[in-house]
Amino acid sequence: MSEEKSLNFIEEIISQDLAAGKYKSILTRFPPEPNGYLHIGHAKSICLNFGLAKSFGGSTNLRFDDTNPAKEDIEYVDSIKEDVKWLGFEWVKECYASDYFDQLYSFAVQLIEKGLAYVDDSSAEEIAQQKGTPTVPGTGNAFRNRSIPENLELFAGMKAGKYADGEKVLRAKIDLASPNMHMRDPLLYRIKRAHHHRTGDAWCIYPMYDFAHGQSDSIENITHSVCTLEFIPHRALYDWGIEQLGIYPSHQYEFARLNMTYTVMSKRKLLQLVEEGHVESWDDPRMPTISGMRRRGYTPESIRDFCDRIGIAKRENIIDFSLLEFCVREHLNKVAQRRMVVTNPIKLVITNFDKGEEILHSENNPEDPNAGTRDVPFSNELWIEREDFMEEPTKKYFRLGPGLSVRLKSAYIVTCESFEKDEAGNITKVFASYNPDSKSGQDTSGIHVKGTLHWVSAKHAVPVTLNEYDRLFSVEDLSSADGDFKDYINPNSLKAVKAFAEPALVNDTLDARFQFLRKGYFYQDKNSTKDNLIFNRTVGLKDAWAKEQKK
RNA sequence: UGCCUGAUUGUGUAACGGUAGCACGACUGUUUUUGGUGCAGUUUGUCUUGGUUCGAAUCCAGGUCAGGCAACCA
Repeated sequence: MSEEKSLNFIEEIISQDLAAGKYKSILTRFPPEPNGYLHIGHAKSICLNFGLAKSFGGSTNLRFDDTNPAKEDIEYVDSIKEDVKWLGFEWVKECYASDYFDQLYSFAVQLIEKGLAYVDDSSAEEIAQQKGTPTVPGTGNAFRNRSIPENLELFAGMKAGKYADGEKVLRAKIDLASPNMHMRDPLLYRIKRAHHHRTGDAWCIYPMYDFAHGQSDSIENITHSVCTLEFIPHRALYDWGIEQLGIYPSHQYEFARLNMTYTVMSKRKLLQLVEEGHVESWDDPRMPTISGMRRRGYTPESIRDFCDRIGIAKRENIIDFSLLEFCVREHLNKVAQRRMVVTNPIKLVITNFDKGEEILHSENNPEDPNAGTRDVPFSNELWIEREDFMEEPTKKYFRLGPGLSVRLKSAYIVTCESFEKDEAGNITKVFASYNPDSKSGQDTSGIHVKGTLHWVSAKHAVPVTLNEYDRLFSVEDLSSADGDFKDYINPNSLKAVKAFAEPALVNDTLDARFQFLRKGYFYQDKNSTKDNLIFNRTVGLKDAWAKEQKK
């Protein structure tokens, strides 16, 4: 009965640390830079960091790594907070690296005083050149030998605004021959006159990532600082800073970032898609952003489940998009309200139905007996899907065709008698008779049919727009595709189609999750109004028939 | 040509020297008033060469392949 869930390597480390009494409780952090919207890759990190704290009885800080004012904005801060909350997580403290600017500055002064940092007047190009290459050691320059008092004065001057942007930088004095490029006297501070979204114009020097992140972790007493693989080479520097400053020893651990088929996962590329108009916005439902997925109809539960299933490890990975789809379907199947919507309509006339109209009842969710039923009006003129009628049915076709019978969902069994065509040969109308004894729930007809169709009463039908999405890119693995990633954008990723919906849909709440029978899961778009109903297709249903047909 | 990671079925992920398991996908069958769901089942794998060991996916050595490492970005 006891289902031992195996721990991932980080959980392993934490449980060992805890068992060894290294910590009383753990503190993690989620540290985004507010320079873009969060995406599904961040969700993995969020679920990891918050999940770690949750399962080991610790807590998590939300920290904005806002050390580069040129790229950051309050808009991003707000969206990030909203997304983390929506995913269902709570942070104990909301922190900003910029809150530590004073502290960071004094850390830098300490390093100068210890002879471990110096002001360099070289240009960016010169510094790059002097750094050498991975196989060739770097060479120093004269500035490296500046005296402590001179460095102190120069650094104070940098802070005071005495120098132009780029004129000087503060560098750590470590080892120009280190096999780790990050240890070859990395930059600690640069001069940058940019308006900061929090500190305004108070500063003209800003710390680099490597002189802010580890220090911020330490200031907050983060026990386990979890980041992605590309920061492995930074770890030596992370530890160096903590050791030289003699501050709280946070530790960094790295896991492999998420990659997914048919999409991109870098803020830079996502920004490009937005700015160049390939998508409508950051929250375009085709985007892998949290806000896009939310607008598309993904649930927080399904995203958390997804993050749980993909696991945490150190090897590069590319997750099938179908796993994400599986996760939403699984959740939505349990909670979505069923409704009938016809997208490509053809008129079905019930020739022997002369009651005008009849109110029928249909279950809201067969998976959930408590979901109740709703009223669905039936009449002698219905809309059905064009593809649910075939003039010359093939052998395994279980739908309507001359002489064939089907069940109309929650209504009656009908038998096709005839049909009409226009001059171009298109079917315009299908005629059928219904069996009054076959009413749903009280069927005494004894007839058994193989197919069940969804339908909408023509005179009660409500026009709606359905946004049907397809994958954003046409190749599976963008990282191994040649050339510009934008060359692979799928031009048909959005198809807006008109449809007829049953009237119940008008009164449903904006946040309701729907399954349009036999079509897929849908969620009302933020621009939808009572007079102009718009639904986004979160994901289609599995379609065994479509698969069968391909054979 | 340096340093750092990593390599288990189509894709992820377990197995902590002792039966290679799980999920998704794919494929069967079955149930079904959604060709959905459910249920039952099938399917393919330890990068390579040596070594240690009664026994190796796991430990050791060499190789191969993949990714990362040089930004006044994070």
